[in-house]
Amino acid sequence: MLLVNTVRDQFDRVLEGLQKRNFVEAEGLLNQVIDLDDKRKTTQTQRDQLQAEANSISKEIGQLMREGKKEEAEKIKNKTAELKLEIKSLDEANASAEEELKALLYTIPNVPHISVPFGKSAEDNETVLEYGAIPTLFEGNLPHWELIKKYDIIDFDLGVKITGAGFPVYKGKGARLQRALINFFLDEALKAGFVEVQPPILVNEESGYATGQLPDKEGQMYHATADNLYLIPTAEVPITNLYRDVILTEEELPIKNVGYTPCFRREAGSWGAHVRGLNRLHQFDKVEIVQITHPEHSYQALEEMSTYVQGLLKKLELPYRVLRLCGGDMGFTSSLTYDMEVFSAAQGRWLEVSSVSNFETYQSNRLKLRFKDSEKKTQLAHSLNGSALALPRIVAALLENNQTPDGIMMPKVLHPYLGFEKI
RNA sequence: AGAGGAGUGGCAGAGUGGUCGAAUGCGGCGGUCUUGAAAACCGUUGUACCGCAAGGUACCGGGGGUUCGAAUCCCUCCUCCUCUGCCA
Repeated sequence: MLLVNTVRDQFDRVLEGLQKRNFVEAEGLLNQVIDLDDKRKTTQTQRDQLQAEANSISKEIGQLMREGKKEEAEKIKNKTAELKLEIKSLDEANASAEEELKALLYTIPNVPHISVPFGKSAEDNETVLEYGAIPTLFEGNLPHWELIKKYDIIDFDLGVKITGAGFPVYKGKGARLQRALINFFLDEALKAGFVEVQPPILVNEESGYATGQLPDKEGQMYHATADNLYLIPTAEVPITNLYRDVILTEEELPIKNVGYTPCFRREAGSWGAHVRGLNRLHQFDKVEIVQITHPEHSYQALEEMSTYVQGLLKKLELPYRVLRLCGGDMGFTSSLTYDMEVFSAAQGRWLEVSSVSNFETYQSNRLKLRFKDSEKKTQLAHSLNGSALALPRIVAALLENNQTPDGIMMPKVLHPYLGFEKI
């Protein structure tokens, strides 16, 4: 969430930024934030003063008791009764102002970076670059949902039998392709200096709030109600939460982590005819990279992560494009997001396979993720993350783009991981 | 899962109702001494909120309560340790 001080000190910049998201009620809400914070400050100051008074009376009583002046002590005891009542009501006022303020801040998205274009939807995203030739397929080419049946490598019906729609079963070469991609992605990340972690895939409420999935996106996560735990929609949640309530030293920055996890998304209400096959699933595999950086270096880190992800796509020989998301299409918590899309030739569509974002202090404020700077002051660090990569759409594009009448050719870089060259 | 024990500052570890934001030791930082280092000695060393500041307030696992006053007493939750049980 935004810092109240940022809202105060940079009101115009914040307002202007939020307007890129077509966040029309921004001005009113920002003013409300300041009002509530003022209210909070006033009640707290009053409360603290009364408390100071009560504390000093208590000390006095202690002093008198030690001197054996019981009667005098009894006399001034009454004085505190009134104070206590006032303090209690101020405490309540303070707590409710704080709660209201927090609830309000939860509804305000992150301020877009200066380079983020205005826009309402995906159509207004800016294409930063396109790489690779769009393949021309032979007559009689098939979309991936047909290919997986033809070669018997992924079975959706079996998944329906044991779980439900959107939970595919990978078989034979299909399963090996999954394992190959995961290992390839992890190995590449290690080479690029990321430290591998293997986090839990169930997280508690606190973690969900800290990275911004709760309270707003509650319906998107599977909830294990018996234990009040959530299945992660992305490894971003557990990996970033590793650093919740942590004060790092400047030397420890940047922190670079990579982790493979399955991801679970309910995708409530977003099902439709255009999401056949692997295009959208309830469970899928993803390798995620996370960085915690010094505020001055986060945009450089973002570029590095974007370049890194593009490197993966080049090695997989997939044509791709990079989009700078417009204000209206960008995620709630992000300041700047690049989406990487690969071209899936049989469908004739671009498929999003990665999203690389800088959250600046939006997450670290909730996380209380800080570092001690060179002047020994604690300040919020910046957090970033990106998919590197999400598997299903990569698989879709690999299958569709590389199909031949004699089978599906796998990119060279995967051969040692796969143990075969063609499906 | 059952029985018992325990959670205090970066770490170790005192503290069982007031003078305790908290002894002491270690570590860290600054200094004295030294050609340099070590040792020794002196000083300093948590986080957050309000305030221009002086200062004030809160925090001894989390939450609630008793009391004029809680690290200390009570309730509750969480975590860890030991034993028993179960288990990949």
